[in-house]
Amino acid sequence: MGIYEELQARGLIAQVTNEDEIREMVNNGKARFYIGFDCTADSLTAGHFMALTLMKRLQQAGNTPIALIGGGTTMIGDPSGRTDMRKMLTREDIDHNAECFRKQMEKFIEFGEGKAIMVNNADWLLDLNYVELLREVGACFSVNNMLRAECYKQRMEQGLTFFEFNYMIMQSYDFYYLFQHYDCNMQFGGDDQWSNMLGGTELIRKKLRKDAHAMTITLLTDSNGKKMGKTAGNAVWLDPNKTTPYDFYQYWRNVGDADVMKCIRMLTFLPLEQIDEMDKWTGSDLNRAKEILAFELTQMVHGEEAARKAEASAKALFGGGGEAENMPVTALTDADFTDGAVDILTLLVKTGLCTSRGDARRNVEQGGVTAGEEKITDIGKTFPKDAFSGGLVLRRGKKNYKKLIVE
RNA sequence: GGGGGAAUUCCCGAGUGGCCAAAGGGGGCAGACUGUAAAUCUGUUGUCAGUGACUUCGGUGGUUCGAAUCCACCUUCCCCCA
Repeated sequence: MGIYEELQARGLIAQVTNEDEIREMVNNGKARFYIGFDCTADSLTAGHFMALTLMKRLQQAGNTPIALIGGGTTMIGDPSGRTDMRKMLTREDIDHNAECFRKQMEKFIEFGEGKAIMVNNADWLLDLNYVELLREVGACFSVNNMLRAECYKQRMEQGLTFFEFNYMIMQSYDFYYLFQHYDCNMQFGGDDQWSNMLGGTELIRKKLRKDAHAMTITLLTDSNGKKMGKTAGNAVWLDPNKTTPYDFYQYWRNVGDADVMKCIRMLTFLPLEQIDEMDKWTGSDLNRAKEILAFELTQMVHGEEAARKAEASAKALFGGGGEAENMPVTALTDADFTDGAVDILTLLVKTGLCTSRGDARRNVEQGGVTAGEEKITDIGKTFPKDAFSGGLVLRRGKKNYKKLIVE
């Protein structure tokens, strides 16, 4: 079984420009492919992670990955599939984000001589001359076709600026550039990038009369068709300071039954035979699969030790027993005590378990707060200082907790 | 360039002078049920406070005892015509 077949079996391939040729190249290590990452934030997300694993899989199969950091394209911002314009980022922010991306990627992909290549499109996009560009590549694009692209559909209703409209041209130019300067013959990306990617292959065909290929990765969606890798509108970050390893673990531990095996297939490196075996699991046995998924991914992103800690914490909290020593801790100081005691609302806010005193009050009133083994129902409840001597575990709901200690 | 319309709380979207912290839906949070799942049901969802106070309806001023609601100007967006 070649790598192409494996990707297929994992459900990773969404669309390809020419299946036979791509299969042939990829299976024989002849692909030099790029994936672009626009640096819109200071950390990669779970969504990017899937692209990184794809890079790794193909690299292991002997192909050469080119990670393109979008220092230039981020200056514009991809309007694909969006209902509004992205916030314009400053050059400084973009450079900072690009640097963060670089560091995170290096942890996961091997770069260097004979290995993966990293480039930044700021290096060639930012110095383009407008009129020259228009003459060189602008003439190759049909506005009629561009407007028909699926990715702009929503924007046809909300309004699309000319500024963003150019994004497709920038991305196409990237491929054209990499094709010429890095012998890059293929582009991969999320399925929402399909139009932009075709723009590149078209440009290469028109300008150079050569074939280049594109392949998109299935977007990771849950059984309701929603994009995964987000919680309440927030991304699941790879940066441990933005999404703790525990939260990262919990995100995957909590995926729906219908989605576990799909995630395992698409995101982990477990052998297919093992996954096929797990496919037979049903009902509550799937919890085991969720643990495996969460552990595998946390291990890949944060390392084995962090994964073990996250797992242990989760077991301590949910399974009963186990050690709670890895819990996130909030330290109290004398300033937090008045007359030798603190009240429950203050604690909830102080630990960040609740966003405001009103929020804390509601949670207590609704029976969602537990301190130690005791369920708190009185919003006026106070704790003397010695209540924290051994560390007191404060919980809001089932899944949020903090250990409190006194310094 | 001309004409018309819109801007509301996390999102969508009601609300055209006091009864509006603002209907309804979505989402979020908590509870029940469970398997740390899904579905379902219940409660809750501006801030601070024990029947109250404060801040909020694109921005700035104004009218009024009183404005999300009226007026002026500004900003942004959409639509039609060119």
